[in-house]
Amino acid sequence: MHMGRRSSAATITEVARAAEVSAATVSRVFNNRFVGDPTVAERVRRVAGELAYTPNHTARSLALGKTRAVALVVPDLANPAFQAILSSLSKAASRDGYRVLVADSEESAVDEPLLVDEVRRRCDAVVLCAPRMPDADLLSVAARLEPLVLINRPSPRIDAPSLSIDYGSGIRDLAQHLYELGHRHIVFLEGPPGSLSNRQRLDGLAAFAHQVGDVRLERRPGGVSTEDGVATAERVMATGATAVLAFNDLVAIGLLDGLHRLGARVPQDISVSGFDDIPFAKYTTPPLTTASVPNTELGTQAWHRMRALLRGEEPDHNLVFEPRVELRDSTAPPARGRGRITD
Amino acid sequence: MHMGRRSSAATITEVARAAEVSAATVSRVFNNRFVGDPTVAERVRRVAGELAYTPNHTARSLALGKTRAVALVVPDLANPAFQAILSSLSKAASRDGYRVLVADSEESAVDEPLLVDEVRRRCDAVVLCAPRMPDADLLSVAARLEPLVLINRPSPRIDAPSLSIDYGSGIRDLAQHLYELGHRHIVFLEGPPGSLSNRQRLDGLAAFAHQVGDVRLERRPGGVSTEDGVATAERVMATGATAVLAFNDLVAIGLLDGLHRLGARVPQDISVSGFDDIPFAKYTTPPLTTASVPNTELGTQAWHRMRALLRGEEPDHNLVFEPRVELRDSTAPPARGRGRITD
DNA sequence: CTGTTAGCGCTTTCAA
DNA sequence: TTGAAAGCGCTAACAG
Repeated sequence: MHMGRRSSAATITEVARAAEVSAATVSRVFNNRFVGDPTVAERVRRVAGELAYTPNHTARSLALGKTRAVALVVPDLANPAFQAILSSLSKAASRDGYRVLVADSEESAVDEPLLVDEVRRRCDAVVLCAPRMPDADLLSVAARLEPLVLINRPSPRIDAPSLSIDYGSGIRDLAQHLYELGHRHIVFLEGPPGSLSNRQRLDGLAAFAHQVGDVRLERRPGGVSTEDGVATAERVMATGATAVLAFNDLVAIGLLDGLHRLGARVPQDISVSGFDDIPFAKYTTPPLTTASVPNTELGTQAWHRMRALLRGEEPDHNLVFEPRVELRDSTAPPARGRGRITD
Repeated sequence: MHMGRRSSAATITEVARAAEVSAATVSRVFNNRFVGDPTVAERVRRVAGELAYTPNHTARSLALGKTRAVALVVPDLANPAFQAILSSLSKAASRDGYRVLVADSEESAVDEPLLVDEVRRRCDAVVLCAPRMPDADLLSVAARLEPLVLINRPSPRIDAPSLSIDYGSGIRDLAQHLYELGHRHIVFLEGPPGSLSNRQRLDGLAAFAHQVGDVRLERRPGGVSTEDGVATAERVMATGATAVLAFNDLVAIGLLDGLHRLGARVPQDISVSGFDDIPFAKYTTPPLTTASVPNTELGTQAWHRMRALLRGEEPDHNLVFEPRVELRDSTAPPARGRGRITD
């Protein structure tokens, strides 16, 4: 024995004794599996109420072999994109009686496998968002961690439902939009070199450049935050480009501010686009042209897949969400382009 | 018996048998309580490794009577303020080996007590953010749910550590700032009528008005979101006030946009202030004067209190954070005030 | 030093 | 219809 203070909640045994039935009966009553004398059920309920009895979740979990909780592992809980995913996942899960445990890997790809292992043990499954996890790690993690659903980490070799965003198509559409506006010299402000979504953007852009031919596409280190964006303003102007594709809205917003301080007008002097369509994108000055990403829907769909897995059903097909261009005022035809102007 | 497929992880008993020791020994090895022959420990570890054994968290929790998890209950996970709290709480907790389980009450104050009860059962404690929970509920919840730490819900009658923001002082400081600028006719855009933080702002404003005397302070329904803010623009202009205190930054940002569309210039025609100092406040046009609120620090401090409680130690004193005025460009002296202008 | 044993609180066969 | 008993996997007295 090793109890703390005995002020804790009543146990099923105590209720059973007080109601003069067996623990099995109490258990049945509480799980709606009771079929006998309604009087008995009533008495059990009453006694349980008096004793303020509520089943011990841990004990149930051990007996049942399931915790009714899933873990969500993300690289950075403070990132609005992950917050949207968490929020929608949690809401959806709770409708099915599940809770979500969060784990922030703090962008540390190396101990991510350990972290995932650890949280998986406390839950019935994990929703993993690990854009920087090496493929080998992901493979081994996936092997022993199912049920597992992957977010933003498509991997053909893994047999786990996967939901993702096609960043490549999003940035391509944005580039296409700028091109149609008449821009022929565009700079792309890169995100973290190691990140998959940066890779996808780069690939999408390369494909685009290859396809249209007559466009000069440069890349410059950008970053991920507003501060990073502010810092790139001078560098961007130095390129002489007529338009810039920022890695995300945060960077774009910072850039807008930086450009403003330098006296550059957007979109007259230079066009700027973001990515993500965060809630503030439409309130910047000028309102930001960007590509919207359905993170909330991503969270909801992730839960649908997860629920199917948990029930032993076949999960719906994998999904790749295509970002959608949101045309606003931060992009316009170049004043005098180096390429031809469309009109 | 009622096992699923027996493909699950190895148990302590299996490791014990394979290593030819008792389960107790394996347990000791894994908990660093083993003091005997190093050879034995080594063998146990090796065998455990071969069997890919990792302790079952649920079983441990049941045996120990603790889960090493705490719940965070908030009214809306999608709100950036709660995200900041969650993110910092989770990071702090994880450094001490704890995980956090999230529960979103979806602004439904009525089933909050049930929700809190439910999650408390799965965890060792709960960090509760329930600004709208009736006092009576809070009292009964507090009685049976400790360890408990309260965020933004100061309650003198409850013996639980409490961390909060002094919204009254924040809004008073903002009003004072406007007053010193020369504003004598100010409108306050209210938040949710039932919310404590709205109440505090109202009280702070009343005290301020009473203290300075010569200021006309009106209140108007505002809301909590950017959309709400956009919608109030006309109503605000109709008051003829020279300055407006928005309930929060979101509302202020929406208002800025609404005013811009009406052709009103900020701060020349009207001054606008927000509340919270969300990351974007400094990037609006013009940059928003607001009162900053340390949500991240709140989460960190909440964990410190929680940890003390969990260890049976005396938690640090309760804390009330005073918002700090962040002077930016959305506030300026009125063009021609109805009161005297300071200069 | 190490193993035996009881127990954490609940669920679920199996038998009556 | 109900109860006895075993078991979920682990920990911790207690012996030896």
